[in-house]
Amino acid sequence: MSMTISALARAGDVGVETVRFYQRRGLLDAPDRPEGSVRRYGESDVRRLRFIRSAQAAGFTLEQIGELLQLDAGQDRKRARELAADRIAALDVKIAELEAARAALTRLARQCHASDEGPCPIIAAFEDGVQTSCV
Amino acid sequence: MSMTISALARAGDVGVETVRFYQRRGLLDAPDRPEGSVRRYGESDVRRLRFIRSAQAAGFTLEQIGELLQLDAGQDRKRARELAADRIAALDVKIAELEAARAALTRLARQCHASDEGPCPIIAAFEDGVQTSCV
DNA sequence: ATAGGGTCTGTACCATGGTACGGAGTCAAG
DNA sequence: CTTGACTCCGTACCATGGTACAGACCCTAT
Repeated sequence: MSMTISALARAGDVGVETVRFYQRRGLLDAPDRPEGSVRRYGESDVRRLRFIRSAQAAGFTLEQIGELLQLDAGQDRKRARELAADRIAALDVKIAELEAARAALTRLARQCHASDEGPCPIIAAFEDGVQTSCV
Repeated sequence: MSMTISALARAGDVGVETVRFYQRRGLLDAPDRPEGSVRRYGESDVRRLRFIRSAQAAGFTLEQIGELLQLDAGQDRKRARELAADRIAALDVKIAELEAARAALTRLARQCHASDEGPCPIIAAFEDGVQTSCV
């Protein structure tokens, strides 16, 4: 019910400096220090820290997470859905890009294995401008 | 057969400053300046610039691209295959992460749409630590 | 020959998400 | 009541991939 910053950091599986960084960014509160002592943190801080890490795992930037945190405990569902939809669209683009790159590299590596004649197809492909966009 | 830096940049669809940046990073040559004049670039520079952009599109970092460029026009095929295999593995990890995040967000957005009762499931899920790892 | 562009060089700055450090204060065990 | 660990605060630094100047030079057309 009253943890130090390092206990909080441990609970959220981040470093102490990261907690302070989030505080500076306004993502975490820095509670008042009781009369010449150190700050104490509670369960709500742990939840908030875990929120940040979860949202980060879903690819939100810290700025977007800040906005999510301002949605007042889920009162503005419309905006939350918008943010989620934006993020899903961005994820789709990114996934498609990475899959295209993966397909291109796989094909090239296979060609490269198939023969030892001539220049390496991997290098050669980049010189020609490899098709990473043919999803 | 003899372009200025801005023509080169246009040919590679990057900015002039980006070309200079690649030169500083050792990815592009900075040809000698002919007697108190400006540098001139040729087709090989365009190919190299496009190589860099292609490899970047496949997710290689500039440092890895530097290594690819040192493979001497494809003589060291083993190393090229290694680099490609590493990149494919990294892409697989990243793709799996993004797909997990996408699935989680999609599920939450659907739940959020389904009812307007109680707190927004999107926000709530992050507070509980959303499962983005259940690929 | 002079105005306007483009080029060169060095250096500084940007966003993003942290990480590190010095010096002072505080806490807890022995 | 000392010693060692932890906290606080400000500031500096890191990687990554650029972007933006300023001031000097150069090039071309008029």
